[in-house]
Order: sequence, then C-alpha cells, then structure tokens
Amino acid sequence: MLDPVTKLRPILARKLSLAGELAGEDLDALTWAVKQVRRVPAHTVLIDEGDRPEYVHVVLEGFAFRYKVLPDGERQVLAWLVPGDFCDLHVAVLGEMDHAIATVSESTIGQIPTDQVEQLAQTSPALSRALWWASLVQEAILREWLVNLGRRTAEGRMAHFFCELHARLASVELVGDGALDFPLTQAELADSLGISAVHTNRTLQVLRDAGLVQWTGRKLVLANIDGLRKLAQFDPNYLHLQPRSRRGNPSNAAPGAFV
Amino acid sequence: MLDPVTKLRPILARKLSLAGELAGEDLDALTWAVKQVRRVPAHTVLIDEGDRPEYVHVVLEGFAFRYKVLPDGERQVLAWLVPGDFCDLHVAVLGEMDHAIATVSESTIGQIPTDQVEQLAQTSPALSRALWWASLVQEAILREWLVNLGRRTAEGRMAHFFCELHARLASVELVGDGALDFPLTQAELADSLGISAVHTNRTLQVLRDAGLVQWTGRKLVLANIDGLRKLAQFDPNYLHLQPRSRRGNPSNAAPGAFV
DNA sequence: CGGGCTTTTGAGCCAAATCAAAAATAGTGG
DNA sequence: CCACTATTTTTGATTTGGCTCAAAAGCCCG
Repeated sequence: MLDPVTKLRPILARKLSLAGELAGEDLDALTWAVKQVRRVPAHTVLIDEGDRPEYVHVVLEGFAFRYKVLPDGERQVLAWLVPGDFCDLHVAVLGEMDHAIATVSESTIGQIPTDQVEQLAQTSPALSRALWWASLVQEAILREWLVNLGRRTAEGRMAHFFCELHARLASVELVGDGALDFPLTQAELADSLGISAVHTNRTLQVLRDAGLVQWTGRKLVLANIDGLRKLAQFDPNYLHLQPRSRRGNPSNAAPGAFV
Repeated sequence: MLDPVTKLRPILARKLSLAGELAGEDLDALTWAVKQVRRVPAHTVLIDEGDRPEYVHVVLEGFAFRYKVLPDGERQVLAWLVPGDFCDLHVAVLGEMDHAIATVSESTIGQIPTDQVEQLAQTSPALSRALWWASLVQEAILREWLVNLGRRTAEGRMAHFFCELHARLASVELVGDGALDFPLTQAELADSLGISAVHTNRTLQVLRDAGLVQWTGRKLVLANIDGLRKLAQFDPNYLHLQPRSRRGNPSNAAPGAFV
C-alpha cells in the first residue's frame, strides 16, 4: 500500500519529468492539490460515460483502462492507464465523458479538483506545458493503436501492445529486468486488441512458444524484446519519451548519452 | 476558389462557435494571425513525420488526412481534416510530428505561426478554450475510430464513417440535403477503415444495393441516414457538437429546440 | 484516341470468429 | 487446510469475413 505523503510526489515527478524540466515548486503545488488519495478495488468504475467529473484522477498504483461499450454489448478498450497517468485532465472543456474508465486491479487513485488544475496551469506555464504533454502523448498512443487495429495481424498487435506497455512502465521505473506487472485477463487483453478471447489465447501461445514472452500470474516477462519489436514493427517515437533536443541520436551527440 | 479576406473568418467562426460563445475580437485576432493562405494541389504532403512545423495549418477548403505508414508499406489513415479543422495545433509541445498530413483534393490551407497561436491563447482564455475544444474533439473522434476498427464489421465501419463525416460537415454547414463532398478513392477509404481495397469495393456495393448510399463522382449522398445509423450503431455524442447545457434533450427543454 | 488510374469481378485461401466443452486456477467459507 | 464455486484458460471443430492475386472493365484527361 502506498503512503500518500512520501510516494505521491515521486510518482508525479517521474512522469512529468519526461515532459522536460519542472521546478520543484511546481511539483509541490501539484502534489498539494491532490486532495484525496483513494484505495479502489479491482473492477471499479471510476468515471462513467456521461459523467461530468469534478476531479481529475491520477493513477498512483495499479492499472485502469478507458473503454466504450456498444449497444450490442461489444466492448473496446481505448487505453491503459498506469501509475503516473491522468485519467481525465481535460473533460471540463468537453463537458461530459464520452467513454468510461475503470480499474482492473486494486489501485490507488489521487484526485485533484478540476478548478485547481486549471488554476495551477494558469499560474505556472511550465506545469501547464507538462500536463499538456501528458495529454498529447495519450493522444499519440491512441493514434498508434489505430494503426495497430487497422494494419497489424493478431500476433503483431499483441507484440506491439507488450512493447508499448514495457516502454511506458520503464519510463516511470516500474520494470525490473524485463518483468512487468500485468494484472489483465485474456478477455481484457482481447478487448484491447480488437480480437476475440479465444484467438487471444491462441495468439498468446504462439508468442510463448516462440520464446518471446512469459506470462505467469500477474507478471509478464518480455523474454526477447528485439524479437517482439521486430514482429510488432515497434517504433517508440510516438511515445515522445526521449528528450526533445536529442532525437534520433545524431552523430554529434555526446557519446554515452542516454545509455 | 476562396477569397481569403471574406471567407476565412466565417469558416473559423462556424467551427469555433461549436465550442461555445466567442467574442468578435477573439475571432478577429485569430483571423489576422493567419499569415498565409495557400492553394495546395491534391495529394500533397503538408507535414511529414519527424517535422517540427513552425506553422499551425487550418483547412479552409478541401480535405486532408492524417496517416502513418509502416515499414512494410501498409498505410493507416488516422483522421480526416475538413474545412475548419486544425492540423497540428499542439505539435510544438511534443516537439516533432509522429505522423504525416497530406491533402486528398485540391485544398486551401491557412497558416498561423506557432508562437502567435500560443500568444493568442495566452491573451484570450475564451479563444484558448475554443482551440482546446477543437483539439479534444479530434481526440474523441480518434477514440471512436478505435471502436470502429476494433469492434465493427466492414459494413458497420463504412456506415459509421459516412455518418460521422456527414455530421461533421453538417456542423460547418457543408451539407446540402444529404449530399456531401467526398473526394476520396476507394483505396483511401480502405486505409481509413482498416480493410483491403477490394473488400471496400464489395462492402460499398452492399450499402449501395441496400439503398443506403449513393456515391457518384466526388459526391456522396446518404440516401437513408437512419438505416446507416442503425447499421453503424452511430451515436453522435462523441462529436460534442450539442451545446453543453442541453444534452440528451431533457423534458424541460423548449419545444422545437434544435429541430 | 491512348495511357494511366480507379473500380469491379472472379476464384481460392487464410486469419480469425463462433460455439461448445474440458481443464486449470483462484477464491471463499467452513 | 480442504472442499466447493466461479472464473479463467485451454482445446477442438466448424464457419465466415475478409484477404490475395489476377485480370477485366470503366473513367478521366490530355
């Protein structure tokens, strides 16, 4: 279980540092704006379609996911939200939610009053920019998912999903030598990849038998990341994780940088 | 051909009025910020993956589209940009483009220097909010497309695409009794729907034979919108086009409102 | 009127869906 | 700690939606 006081700030810091430099005071202000830290059971709806939330939610521990359910009952997962991710930074502008968000695993969720976020953003351009960045990266991920569903086979989609989650969790230091938390069922994975649950199972077996991944309990091990990346045609550029000044490792970069 | 001076402002006005009230001065400021209005041929790349654009592009006439191309040559269209849509409002925050944008038809494109947009947004909260709204609606469309590719059949996808385009063009007053401009080839439609060109053709025939659509030349007629909406399970909520105070037509709404 | 797109058709094939049932796991309460 | 459920995973058999390859027909436009 997370200790709100000592762990909240580091999580926000790790995440937002990816957007660029951020002053300590800005981080403090954001940390203090988190009015509640709730412990939420697995499979709990945090925000439902049609809601007009008064709080911005931040995932601090555990996994949550965006999703939509069609009239015929089909469900599509739209995004996975991992520690450091904001759930609904900008709903206020749109008015009401056009999708729902729920936890998969038991999670710790921070809540910031919507108006306080707006106020903070107005006070600090750097913080505003960092929150923007977080929001735009989520949009970039959405675009890549569209490519995933539109133009990759089941194997490619799954491999891509694993690579992305690995990269995202690694960026907030939640990967211990290739092993990451993976509290999903195969049915939930299926709804993320746009394939059936049965086919998800069979596709998974292919990746397993090829020695690419191991999935035991709620732990996922990417046993052969290069193989997965190749299979997935994975290019992490869209995650915008590398410092903006150093993209593509140009020859004039300092040797050893970012190793 | 568009007359920059007399038509630019109305296009921006129609689009941004959907976000809520906007003062005349704000619109003027934005209009004046458009430094260039370019006439661009069909099939021209406006911004490429990896670019760091100095201008924000606005479509004034014609259609453009976002897309990504995979190493194996597969292409996925990520979004269609129609008159009033901004192409790259916020790339500055992310640094570089993770996808490309090109025209399909001959188009008129307005260009606003990136720093001027930022400055305008800082000066006018209302304008800032309107631009935000435009950006977030594009994200909402992206989410719905994910549902489309993940959980609808080819027929449903195509019907949904037609319904969406109709709604979007109608919102900027570009639909004349069910007929809309549709300058795509079937191959481009295929890359939008995540299906093959051949299957696109056959799916189209099904919709045509069912009397749902007519597509001749570059004009598309939705002959049976209700039928299309049903087939597509189309719910326009995600476009966030209705005034925020009046969602779902509650019983206390004035009779005849929004007819 | 000819050459390059775009659309259409045909035939065969394959990836993934569906339906159904068995095996394995994970919880839960006694 | 074990029996009893409920969920999750796995397997099998069959069907189908959509893909590929290839060629023909239709268009547009100089």
